[in-house]
Amino acid sequence: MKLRVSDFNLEATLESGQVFGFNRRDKSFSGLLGGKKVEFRQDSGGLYAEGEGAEEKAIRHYFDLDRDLTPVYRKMSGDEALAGKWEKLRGLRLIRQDSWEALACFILSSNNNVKRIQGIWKNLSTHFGERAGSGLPFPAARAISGSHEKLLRMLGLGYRAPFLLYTARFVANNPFCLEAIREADYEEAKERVLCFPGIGEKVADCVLLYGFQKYEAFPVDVWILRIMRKLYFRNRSVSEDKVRRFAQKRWGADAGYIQQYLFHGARTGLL
DNA sequence: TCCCAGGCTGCTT
DNA sequence: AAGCAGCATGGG
Repeated sequence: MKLRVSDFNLEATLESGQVFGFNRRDKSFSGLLGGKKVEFRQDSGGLYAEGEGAEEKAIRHYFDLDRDLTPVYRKMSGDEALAGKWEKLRGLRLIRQDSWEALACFILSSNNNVKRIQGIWKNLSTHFGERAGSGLPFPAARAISGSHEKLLRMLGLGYRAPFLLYTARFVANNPFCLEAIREADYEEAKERVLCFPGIGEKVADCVLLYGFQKYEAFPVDVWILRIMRKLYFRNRSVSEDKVRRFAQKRWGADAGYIQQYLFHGARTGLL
């Protein structure tokens, strides 16, 4: 199946640390969409999708393909620090992840690296994922809630094990709490997300951005802190709070998108 | 061996 | 409010 897409960069999108369940083989990426297997590949002719999950409407939604990125590009091109540098990442888009998966995965992400998070994702899926259709998806909160700390530690979670366990049990017992976050504005949603254990400012912003599409969210991790200091603060030491407020004031509702370009640009050495 | 990774928690000033 | 050690684990 082939999709006509403009301003979409599959590789940058799937390799910019948003999502942890895709596996790359050469030029193609295999993973799950709505619990169904799908394999993506992109060349100059377009985006190709194969598998049970290859459904155009779901793909367009997941990759946010119907968003006009012109306003984001205009802001970056009008920004002295970014003009002439961001273009190589054109087409990088924010994925609309399942909110529970984003909540769980970014609890696991703290003081961790992408490779290891991907490994933990796989371990959790093989142990708790309830096979539905073709794939073995990220396990539901209910599936993890029946586990115990020791097993989660064996799967590589380390000290994050009790955080995920508590959160899984809470979500399983309060099925509407995620909807409440979705319906709330950024400020209130953040307060709610910050109540979960193992979640601070940075992880909360990741969850809100990737799992709840709160585009004002601007997660400040070590990479963002470094690149923001370099580009906007003359390499002086700045607090994460100050960086976040600076970005949100400067870019408003596009802060989240621009953060993704900054993060991937910093990690790949483009910025 | 030490350092780092999409940081957070709890304790101390 | 701000600073800081400790935390599990694996890769460079």
